Amino acid sequence: MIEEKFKLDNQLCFRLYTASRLLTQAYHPLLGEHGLTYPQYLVLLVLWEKDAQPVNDIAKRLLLETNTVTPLLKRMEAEGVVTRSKGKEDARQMIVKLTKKGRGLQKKLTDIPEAVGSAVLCESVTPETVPGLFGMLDDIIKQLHHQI
Amino acid sequence: MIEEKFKLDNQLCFRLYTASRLLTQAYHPLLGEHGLTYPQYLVLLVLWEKDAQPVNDIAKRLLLETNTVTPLLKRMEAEGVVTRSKGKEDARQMIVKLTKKGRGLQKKLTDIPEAVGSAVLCESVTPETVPGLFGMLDDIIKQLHHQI
DNA sequence: TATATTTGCATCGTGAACGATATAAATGAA
DNA sequence: TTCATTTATATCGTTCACGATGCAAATATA
Repeated sequence: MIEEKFKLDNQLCFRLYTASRLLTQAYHPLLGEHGLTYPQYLVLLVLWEKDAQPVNDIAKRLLLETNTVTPLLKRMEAEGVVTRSKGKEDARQMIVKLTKKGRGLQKKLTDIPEAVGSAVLCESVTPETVPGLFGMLDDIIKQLHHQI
Repeated sequence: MIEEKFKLDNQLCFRLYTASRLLTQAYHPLLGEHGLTYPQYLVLLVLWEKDAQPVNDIAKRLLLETNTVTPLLKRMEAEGVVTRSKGKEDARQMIVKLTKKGRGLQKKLTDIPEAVGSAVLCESVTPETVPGLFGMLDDIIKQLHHQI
């Protein structure tokens, strides 16, 4: 008999990994209609909150490395969703700005949050329990992020 | 002002995605010592529970596609952790078996579950609250898996 | 003011994920 | 039995993630 600690059903990470993948898959057809991937959608969320940010700020907000974000932004630039231009005061920075198309996507994607939100609702995940879940996930993220 | 539904801080998926990535990163140095990646570790967990399974059963257990698992298993075969051989009754199947090295890894990785487990412990994630978290994640996974 | 260090971004290589498609073996139906 | 369908796996192309490394601009230090 395998030890409890090695049972797949006792792993937090496998649950997070699977839930993350499946929820991302739920976004896929909705975003795909508009030529977007899920990480690209996250970049849009960041830029909709605050436009014209350097690569580094976007990466930090998403807790990703710039070597992940740079190619992603280049693809978004190729799609005409953002522009990338050298910073004026600091020539090392690449400032990422939304194009008209990028701003316009917010209206087109307006139904997505609710569609995905309702897709995950179930017995133990409700408007009442979500804040508790958010709190635990935030704690895990904070805990792990500070260890790195 | 951006709508609440588009705020990054209100997204469940971003939390799951980030928590999953960071927790996987916590495994990385521990597994890397033994030449393993996190998905490869998951395959080991599956095979330690039950050796000699076809590709399809492993993929189903991990809720992955075979086109993800096949190359992964080939890399594990190249590392001498598993063998892959045609099934006797069904020649379409590839039966994946642990090698001596693959079985031996269980002893070498014996400290990893506790090391990672203690790394995530924090105010809101404790032995008392983990079952509730597991329940919610399991519900989300079940809910989304059945929609596909 | 030189030089060293840090910072911001990019490039490269590897390993997932996954949609689309291909191939061979097994199964079902005519 | 013959042919169509299903099933199990594999291949291919694209997009992340991310460690390692490179390079140029900015900053700190001698």
